[in-house]
Amino acid sequence: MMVKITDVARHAGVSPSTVSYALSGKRPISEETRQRVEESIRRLGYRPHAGARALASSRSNVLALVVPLRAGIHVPVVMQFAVSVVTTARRYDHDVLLLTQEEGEEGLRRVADTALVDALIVMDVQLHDPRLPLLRALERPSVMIGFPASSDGLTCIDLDFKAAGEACVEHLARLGHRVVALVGSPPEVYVRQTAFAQRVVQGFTAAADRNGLASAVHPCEASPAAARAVAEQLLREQPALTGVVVHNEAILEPLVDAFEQLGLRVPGDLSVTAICPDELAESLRVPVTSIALPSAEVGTRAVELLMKKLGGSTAVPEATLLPPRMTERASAARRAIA
Amino acid sequence: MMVKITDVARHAGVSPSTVSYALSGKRPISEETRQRVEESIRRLGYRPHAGARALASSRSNVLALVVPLRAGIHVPVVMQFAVSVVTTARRYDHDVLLLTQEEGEEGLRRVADTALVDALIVMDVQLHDPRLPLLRALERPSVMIGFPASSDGLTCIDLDFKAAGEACVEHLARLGHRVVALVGSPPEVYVRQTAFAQRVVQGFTAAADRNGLASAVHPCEASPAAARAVAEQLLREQPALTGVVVHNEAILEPLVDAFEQLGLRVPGDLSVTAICPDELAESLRVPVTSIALPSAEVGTRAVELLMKKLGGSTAVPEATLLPPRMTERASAARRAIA
DNA sequence: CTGAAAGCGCTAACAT
DNA sequence: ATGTTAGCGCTTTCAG
Repeated sequence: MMVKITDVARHAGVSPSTVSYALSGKRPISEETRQRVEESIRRLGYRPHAGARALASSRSNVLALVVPLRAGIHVPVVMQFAVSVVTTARRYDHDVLLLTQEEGEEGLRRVADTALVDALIVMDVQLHDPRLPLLRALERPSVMIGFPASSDGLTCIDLDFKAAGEACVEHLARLGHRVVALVGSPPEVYVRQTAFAQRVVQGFTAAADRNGLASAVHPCEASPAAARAVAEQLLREQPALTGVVVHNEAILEPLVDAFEQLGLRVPGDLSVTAICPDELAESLRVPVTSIALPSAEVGTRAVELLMKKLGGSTAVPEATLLPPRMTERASAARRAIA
Repeated sequence: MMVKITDVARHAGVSPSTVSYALSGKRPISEETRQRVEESIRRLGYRPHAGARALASSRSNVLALVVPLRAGIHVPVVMQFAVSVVTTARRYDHDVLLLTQEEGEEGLRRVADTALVDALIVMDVQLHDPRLPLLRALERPSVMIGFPASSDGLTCIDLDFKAAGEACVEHLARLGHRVVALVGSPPEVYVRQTAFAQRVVQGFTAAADRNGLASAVHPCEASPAAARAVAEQLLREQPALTGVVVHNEAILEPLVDAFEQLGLRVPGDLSVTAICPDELAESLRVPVTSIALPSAEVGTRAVELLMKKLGGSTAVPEATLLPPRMTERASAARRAIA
């Protein structure tokens, strides 16, 4: 039933090792025998046994991907990221094992220690993530999506959220806005100390101060009702408000709707910029000027970093911050002079 | 560095096979030695090498999950399904390898033939899916989510979409509605001949006819503009319309909005029922009476079916149709008597 | 109830 | 440039 390497070797009139080397390219093979081997492989329909390979080479060619399940994370972003990881991994002849956050540290330890996977990608990293010590101790390379408080000895990658927050404000400032607000993630995200949410706040505040803008920050639950409430609160507390930065996929649309229902035109009376997936920004009734959440690129880069590490490269950067890219759309305009 | 079974055996003063059997339970072990073995395992931090295990036992304890990428599929549903598959697989001591549709038949063949996985779960099955012959020929069990034209020799599971379509109509009929319409998936879904979309149409039409209702079916693109257009078309072509069934997650909200903007109150003038994820139905401004898309249950059941097959059970049903469960919410009410 | 030992299919020294 | 062969770490007969 199953064709093995010795079958191929016999059929091609060579030794098993020659077949192995023909497949891996780890030593020179004469063009002629390589042809013969490849032909035999094709004719016999040979497929190397993954387990045997892993055992003999101590490489499974499988990466673990740990995805978050929790509230406040935008599902399409996770999915897009996962697809990008799988696609890129395949380009390097690797497969991807899917783990849920739920499995926790034990899950990571299990797949690493049983040699099921060669390396790990961990999403949704918290400032003081309990998995940090484990990842440091593990004998296998890993890449984290997001930044913990201290990334010493770890490899992290993410959008530069601080720069993204700054870019949104700078853009509004350039358009003449003097009073701005940030509508952010749900409170639990801040409580969890997810770094990226706080970074946005830092960037937002710093840029507002630097530009001499009046500013305020409002976390917001992921419900239309909450969006409405925040909109009302904003107008009450900052009557001169003309610029809003939104960092919360779930309520971007309801928030804009709420503003309009309150009699404010976007962008006529209020300019809006957001940090969100491009597809979301594009799809709204008023397309939103936004900094893209580059999930696909982060996924690709994460895999590439891992491959570099698996290749024994020592020159892998600890921190990779992807620069924000802004796309101007209809939602932000020059402030009307009263 | 790595602790192996012989280390454990030595430490516990038994043979390697005893350790193996203590772990697998495949032969009786005296309580006393089992204790000793377990203690040694714990002390040494032993983890069996996955590859070695797979090689010796010809079981990798890994399942493949193939997820779709194409247009017209609702991402959160896919994600929820995947999470449910992973969670359930873990309960059976299995892991999940993530594959994308993109990899195609070659991807399936690869992971199956290399013995990377023991079994496969395939989502988004088309009526005449090109993967069907392959899945039949594969030496490994598989479960398909969705129904092809002929499921002979394959194991399929899905919501009973025909019954779901019927249930929506029956519900509207019971509420006194006499003229109904189905707003369905984007045209490309029908062109692709995804069975579930057509089943809904069948159920919808059959139930409408059976109840003597006037009915019409309208595919609809996944954009707010398309929703608006369909709403207008509906009112033009079926002025007496009072009941609408929606089978299209993406446009449920815009469609209801469009109706209201056209002056129709939901459910005052128009009753709406939908086939969609519960979370979506709950989250709308007017919560929608709906048949749930039971992604989590489908995922769980799919894994259970595979486990049964892997266990050598021959009594695995070819077709599993999950009965629709309707939750009444605010969007459907008794027809107002003019 | 437990041990000994023969593989599982492949890779990577070590030879030539 | 190619062949020989000793493992990789575990499971599972076969023996007792």
